[in-house]
Parts: sequence; structure tokens; C-alpha cells
Amino acid sequence: MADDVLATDGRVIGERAAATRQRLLDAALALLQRDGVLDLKVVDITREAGAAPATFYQYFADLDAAVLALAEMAVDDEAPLVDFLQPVWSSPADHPRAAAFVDAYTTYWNDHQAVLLVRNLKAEQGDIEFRAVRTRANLLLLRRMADMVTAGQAAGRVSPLLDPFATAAAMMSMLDRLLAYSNELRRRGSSKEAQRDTLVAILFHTLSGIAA
Amino acid sequence: MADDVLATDGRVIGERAAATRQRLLDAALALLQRDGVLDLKVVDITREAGAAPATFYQYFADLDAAVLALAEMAVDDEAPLVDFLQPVWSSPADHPRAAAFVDAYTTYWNDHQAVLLVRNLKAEQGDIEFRAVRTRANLLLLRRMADMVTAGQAAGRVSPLLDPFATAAAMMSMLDRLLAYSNELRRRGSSKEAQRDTLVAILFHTLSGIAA
DNA sequence: AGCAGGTTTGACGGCCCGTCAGATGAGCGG
DNA sequence: CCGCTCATCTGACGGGCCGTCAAACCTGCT
Repeated sequence: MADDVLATDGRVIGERAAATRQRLLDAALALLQRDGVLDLKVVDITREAGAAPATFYQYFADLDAAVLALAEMAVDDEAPLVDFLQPVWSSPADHPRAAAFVDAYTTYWNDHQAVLLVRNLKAEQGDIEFRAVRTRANLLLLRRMADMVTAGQAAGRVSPLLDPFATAAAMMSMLDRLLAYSNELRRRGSSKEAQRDTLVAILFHTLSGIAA
Repeated sequence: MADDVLATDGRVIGERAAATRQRLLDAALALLQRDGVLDLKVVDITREAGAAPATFYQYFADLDAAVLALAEMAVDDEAPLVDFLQPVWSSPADHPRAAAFVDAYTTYWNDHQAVLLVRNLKAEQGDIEFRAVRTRANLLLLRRMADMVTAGQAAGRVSPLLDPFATAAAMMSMLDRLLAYSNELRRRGSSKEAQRDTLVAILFHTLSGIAA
């Protein structure tokens, strides 16, 4: 399967076109980070990229398609995080692994925040394609966390009341949102370190069943 | 303090005007729920409300101001939820209280989802006013949860590693986001009941320190 | 040089924005 | 019932962005 990039009209694009497309994506990302989705305009993107407005539509059906492409780019960066969830946390000595995971996830989130916020909004509003990218991005991590819960339950450490997949999703949700919330929390008196340690403690206990 | 509603030009508005303003808000809410923020247009709002486009600007400086007004309306509905967090959960017999809280919060979320999604997006993108409404909406619950953690720590049930406020925020985050995620989870094999029970279990254990 | 693609563009009709100046409605003194 | 006044609403407009053409432009090849 050739996953060549296609233009809007379906033709496979060449080197020059690929470069233009990439310039457009770079410009879109920059504007997204600076102004947010609600102010993202294709005119601005093309201006920023030094192209004519019409060029944009050669490569993207509309603004959504471009943002979706940005979301695709973030998928790959999430996969390596799964390494921090291996092997199953089964003793207090594994606590640092949870900390390392939280730190790595925090970095990932900070790098991609602007895109992830839109991706999640669109997904939650019911857009099927954005749901799909989100799922594709998270699935490795979710499955791995669910496996940890299942293993913990088999070993009698984790409460059997927990649904493994729902638990995994709850942990991911907590991570995502708390990071988005982070600055406000600081203003209310929880230092970044306290936030981090709290996340680590909840995550470690929930997935391993081991008291902190 | 008279918190009379003002028109854009600063004058206090009368009865007829108040009704028009409300019709505009109702229309905006309906469209927001149907199409999402990204497709929300003032022309559509006024058309839906049976008014001229210019009328909209009598009462709202722009689209944001109207959405902010909708977010304000959601604040009041969140306050009553604090009753479910009283008194402090201190024995396994309090488990049903956690369940009742999750159910009530779920209802609240479902009723206001469209508005809450935008409010959170804007807040996370750094908009100060939207941050303020969000904080105002959540603060009662957050404080109460933080108090529960503090009480649990004093009683030796809850790990001292947890920062009370950060823990509260983590729980709220988990609730918000998991609800947004809910339908997708169902498709992956976690029933609504399993999701609910999982949320309840994590929430109850984290805030009370009591194993499920 | 000349040709054949792939690639970019200028220009256009259409829609939405946000703002006027003026029209419409409602209450009130006569 | 009139006519006045002030609050409220509106039609119409310049400006900007959207999305789509047909035409102009590049680039590699013969």
C-alpha cells in the first residue's frame, strides 16, 4: 500500500508539491499555536506560507482536512510512550516508572497541545475522522494500561470492580485535562511538582493496586 | 449591586429587550448543540431567533460574548452537586454517595455538554474570561473534594503524597473527559454501567482512601 | 527550442461580519 | 385619540474570507 500523499483531485503529488503542502501545514501549525482554531483562516495560512489562497485547496478539501493532517502527525509521537508502561508495575519499586511516564506524557502534551485541543474538541463533537485519529493515537497506551489492570486483578492487587478499559480511559482523561488545567492550578497554590506527584500517585495506585 | 443586564452601549435594558436577548441566547444554544462552535454564525442565530443581524450586536459585543453568557448560565446548575460530597466519605457505607454524585454529575454534563466543551476549549487556549467562569463553576466542588482529601489524610486513610487541590482537579478532569469519551468507550466494549462503576470506584477510593 | 505534464495563480460570485443612520414600537401627557 | 419621546429594531453597506474556475506558470524531457 502506497500511502503517497494525494492532492484534492486524487493525483499523486511530486516533490515540489509535497514541499508546498508541508509549508502550508507548518504555517497552519504556527497559526494554530498562536491564535487557536477559532481564528484559523485559510487566507492567513497561505499568506504565512507565501502562496496563493487557491493553492491551499489543491492539498486540502477544507480547513478541517488540514487540521486533521496535523493531528495525524501527532499520532506517531505518542506511540513511544508505551515503553514506559512496560513491564507491568507490580512492586513499590516500579513507582519511578510511573513518574517517568507522567513526565514523558507531559512533554508530549506540551509539544502538541494546540493540535490536541482541536482534535479532542472535534472528536467530542462527533466528528468521525477526528475520533479515529484520536483512537489511533491513544489505543496503544489504552490497551497497555488495560492490560496492567487485568494483570493486577489476576494477582489480586487491583479491585475487580474496575473495568480495565474504562480505567485506562479514565487515567488518560485525567492526564490530558489536568495538564491543560495546570497553569490555573498553580495560581491556586498547587506547585507543578505537587501536581506531578499527585498524578503519579493516583496513576500508580490505580494501575498497580499498590498503596503509595 | 444591581446586576442588570446591559446592552452593548452600556444602557440598562427594558423588558422587551431582555426578551429579545434571551431569544438570541436560546437560539445560540440550540445551534451550538446542533452544529458545534466552529459552525456558529451570528446570521444563523438571528435568523433562528427571528431578528435582524444588527440586533445581535445590541446585546453582545461578538460571538464570544454570547457564548460566555451561555457558560454563565451553566454555572448555577453545578453548585447543587456539592451536596453529594457531604459529609466526608469515611466508611464503605458511603460508597453509594459516590455513585449518586457521579450520576448527578453525568446528568449535569449531558445537559450542558455543548457549552462546556467550548468553555473548556477557550479556557485552555488562555482566554481569561472563560477561565474565570470555569473556575467559578468548579470551585465549590474542587474545594469540597480537596477538603475530603485533607480530612482523609488527617485520619490516616489517604496517602500524604496527594496534593489535595491537585487531586480534586484530577478527579474533575477524569469525570469531564470520560463523559465526553463515553460513546467511543461503549463501542470498544465497556458498557455505560461498567464506565460508571469504574468512575465511582476510582473517585471513592481516591477521595476517601477506602479500598472498594 | 518545444512539448507535456504537474503546479501555481488571479479573479470572481457568494456569504458572513460589524456598523451605521433611520424606521418602528410602546408608553404617556394632553 | 393624538402626537411626542425614548427604547428598540432594522435595512443596507463596505470589508473580508470562502471555495472554484480557467489560465498562466514551471520543470524535465526529447
